[in-house]
Amino acid sequence: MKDTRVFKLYKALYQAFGPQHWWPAKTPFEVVIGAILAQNTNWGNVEKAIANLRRGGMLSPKKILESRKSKIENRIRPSGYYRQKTRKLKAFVEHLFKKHNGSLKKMFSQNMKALRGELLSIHGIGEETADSIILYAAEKPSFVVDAYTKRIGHRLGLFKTSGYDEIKAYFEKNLPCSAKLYNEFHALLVALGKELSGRNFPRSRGGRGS
DNA sequence: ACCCAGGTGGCCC
DNA sequence: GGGCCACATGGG
Repeated sequence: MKDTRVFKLYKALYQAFGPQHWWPAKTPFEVVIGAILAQNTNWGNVEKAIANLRRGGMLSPKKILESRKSKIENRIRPSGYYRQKTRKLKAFVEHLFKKHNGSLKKMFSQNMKALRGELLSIHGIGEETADSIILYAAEKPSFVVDAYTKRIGHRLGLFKTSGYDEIKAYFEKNLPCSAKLYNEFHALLVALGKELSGRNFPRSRGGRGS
């Protein structure tokens, strides 16, 4: 049986906030960069980091592959965790060249489940980042679950679990399977989360469940 | 001086 | 599976 509250929530959010125009990036590879840089980081800082990379002409897999670590670190410093994230960007493009000749298009031209498994095997790509890449770069219907999604879902009593896969499955089970819809819904949940954050809607501390 | 942000990997039990 | 920690910058 479908839980009809979910689609109603989507419609209410769309009425309240309107279309969100995600993902804010010019190319699929910029989505990948942004998804890694955005990990536990304010988006404004990510924009600064991406602008720095753009100024250096470094927004391509080849340039990330060939650039020295110190150069990447200096460019992405505003996004925080800059050493970790440099390692993650390197790991991604190294994988991309090894497995797909540096072509995102090739990487994305496989079935979604295989793509997800492959992304998860790369250092620094966890579940949310993998789903963000699948949804916003590959444009395939994989629902993205982030901290806001969990908090809002718990607060509304939609589900009790904190397990990523279970929450993802909950949304996918109760919504039409559509990349466009998943795209907008995730962005709207972030919009609501930002709106609420601060007042009586604390960031949960501790583990990330399973 | 806090608290927060579009998480993940590593280690422990 | 769950719990804790390191990772780092910039804005409110």
